[in-house]
Amino acid sequence: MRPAEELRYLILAAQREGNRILARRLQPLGVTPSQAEVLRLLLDRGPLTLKGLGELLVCESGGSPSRLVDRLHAAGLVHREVPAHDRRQVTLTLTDAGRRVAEEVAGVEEDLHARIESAAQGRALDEATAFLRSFVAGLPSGDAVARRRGTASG
Amino acid sequence: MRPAEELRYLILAAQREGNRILARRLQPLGVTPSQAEVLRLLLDRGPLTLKGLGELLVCESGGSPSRLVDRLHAAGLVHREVPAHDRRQVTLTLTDAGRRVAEEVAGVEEDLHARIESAAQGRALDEATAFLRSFVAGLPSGDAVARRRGTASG
DNA sequence: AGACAATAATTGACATGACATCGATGTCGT
DNA sequence: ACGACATCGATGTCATGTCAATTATTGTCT
Repeated sequence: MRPAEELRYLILAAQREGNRILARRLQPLGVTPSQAEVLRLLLDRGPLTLKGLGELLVCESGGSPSRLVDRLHAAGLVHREVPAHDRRQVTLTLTDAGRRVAEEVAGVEEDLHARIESAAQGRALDEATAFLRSFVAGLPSGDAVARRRGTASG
Repeated sequence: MRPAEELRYLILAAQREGNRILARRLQPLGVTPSQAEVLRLLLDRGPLTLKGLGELLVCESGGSPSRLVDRLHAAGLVHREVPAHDRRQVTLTLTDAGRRVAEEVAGVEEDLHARIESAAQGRALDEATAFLRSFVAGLPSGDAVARRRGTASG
C-alpha cells in the first residue's frame, strides 16, 4: 500500500472514529457533533450571521448552514434575529439553554482532546499538524481552521 | 487553540477537502468516492461478500453496505450472485464495465496521492501515519485500514 | 428613478453515514 | 426432527454534506 494511500485512508478513518466517539459522548446532551461546533462558535464568538458562521465552520464547509441552524433553533438552543439595517442577514445568538449546552460541550471536547494527546504518546504532533495545514491551505475548510486559529478562542 | 483541538479540526478539514477533490475528479466517471472505494476493493480482491466488503471499507464502517452496493448494481458496475451453499451470503463481482471504471479510478487516485505527497514537502509522513494508526487502533475503520495494509494491494 | 449586478439565505435533489430493527437462512444442541 | 440461536442482508429513520437553482434584499450605475 502506497504511503500516501494509507495516510489518506487513515485520515478518513480518524475522522469517522473521532466523530463516532464524539457523537456518543454528545448524545446525552441531545446534540450532534456538527451542532456542537455551531454552539461552541456562538459561545466563543458572540453573535454571528449565517455567512459568518459558515466561514468558521469546518463541517458544512460549503454554502450556508441553514438547515444545521434550523434544528438548533427548533431545539430552542439558538435565537435568530433579522437586523433592521439589512434584512438579508440573520443574526444568531445562543439562548440561555443553548449557552448551558455549549458549556457542557466544551467539557466533552476536553475528553476527546485528552484522548488525542494520549494517542500521540509523546510523538510530536507538530509535523502532522504542519502537514495537514499545508494540505488544506487555501481550501474552504482549511481557511476556516486558519481563521479560528487566528483569534482568541475557538 | 489547543494543539489537540486544531489537529482534530485539521483532520476533519483534510477529510472533507480530500473528499471534495476526489469527488470532482471522479465525476466524469460517474461514481462517488465511496463507490470508488468499493470498485477498487473488488478489482484488487476478487469476489467479496457484503460482509467481507464491509470489513475492508473505511467509509461506511458500520453495518452492511447494502445501499452503497445497490447503486453500483443499478449502474451496471457490480454483479451480485447468491451462492447455493448459503443463500444468506451475496457474492459481489465487477462487471466488465465495472472493471473499466475501477481501472480509471486507480488513475484518479494516483493524482490525489501525488498531491498528498506534494503537501508533505519532504516532511516525514511516518510520524503522522504512526499517530493516526495509534488513534484508530482497535476501532472498526482502523481495523479496516490494517486489514488492507496486511495483504497485497488495496 | 430604474435597470442591473451583488449579497445572504433558503430550498431541492442526491448520496452518504450511523444506528436500530426486521426477515430470511443456517447451525447446533437435544 | 425441532426449536433456540446466530449470521447476513435489507430496510427505516434521522442528520449531514455537496451542489445547483431560487428568492429576497441591497448596492450601484446611469
